[in-house]
Amino acid sequence: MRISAKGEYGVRAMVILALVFYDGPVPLREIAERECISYQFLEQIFLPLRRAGLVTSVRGAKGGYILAKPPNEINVGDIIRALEGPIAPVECVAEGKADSCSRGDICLTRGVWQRLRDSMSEVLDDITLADVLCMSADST
Amino acid sequence: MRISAKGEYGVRAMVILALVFYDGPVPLREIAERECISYQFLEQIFLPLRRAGLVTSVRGAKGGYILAKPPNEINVGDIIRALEGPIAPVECVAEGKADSCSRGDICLTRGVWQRLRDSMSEVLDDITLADVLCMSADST
DNA sequence: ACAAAGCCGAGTATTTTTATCGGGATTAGA
DNA sequence: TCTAATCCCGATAAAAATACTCGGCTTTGT
Repeated sequence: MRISAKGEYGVRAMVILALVFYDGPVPLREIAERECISYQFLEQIFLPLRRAGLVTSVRGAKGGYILAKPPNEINVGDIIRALEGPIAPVECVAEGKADSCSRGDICLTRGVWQRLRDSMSEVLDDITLADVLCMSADST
Repeated sequence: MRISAKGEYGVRAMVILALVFYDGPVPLREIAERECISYQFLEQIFLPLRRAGLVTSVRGAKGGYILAKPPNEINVGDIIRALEGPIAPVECVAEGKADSCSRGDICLTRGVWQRLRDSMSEVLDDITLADVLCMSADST
């Protein structure tokens, strides 16, 4: 029941980008160093983030990445979905998937996974990057 | 963000045991056949379930497994924990673990994972095997 | 021109998952 | 008492997913 390192690193990196949102693009090397994440792995993580429209890249010297939208318009669910695909505890209840389970209506456990999925989505979609910054400010 | 086949099979098998709770022990072969799960894999799944006190085994001919408690006293969270360990989207917020994250208080994302974990636990702990039977009875 | 940065397909190493195997221990019933 | 059914369990194997690494290309500020 874990998210992958990809997802975890992605969220951490995005939080950093939220933190410095008004300072212009930040190069990945900087984030990698700050968060102790392999630079090359982080590169791989930012490809899907960009393709999902969550970050904008600036190429060339003085380039880097910047959030494509303000921190309060990007939620953690967006990030997780971009990196790990649809949220689903089991495949047959994946978000956006037609009810195509071969076990169909005889499946007794489907409801459980649907409730779990909905609950997970709800939490993750409710927390924006701005919220994350606030949350940690609160607890300090 | 998936549970493993082990967890999924385990829940399915336990639902079957709930269904036939008053018929005495059921051999694993029967469950395996009915749910299209490898018998030997199912054996592996039932070891931890027994050790967690969720099922009772009856050895020898005419033996099998039976729920150790009535269906309304076993919830899905118990089963998942027995099979997959503590519920936690990332390791550092695992249930029952001291706050030992090396990143400690500088970790901005911890709160997110805690909220997700709590939400997942709450849902899973709230659904008993009896509920699962009812849920599917409802939707028929 | 050159260095700093992103872009990206391919490859590899490690870990986890999903089983499978083979034999032993227990017990109901013939 | 014999046998077949059944659980018990450590070891191993195969497959899949994960977590990176590599190498080279493209873009751009100075």
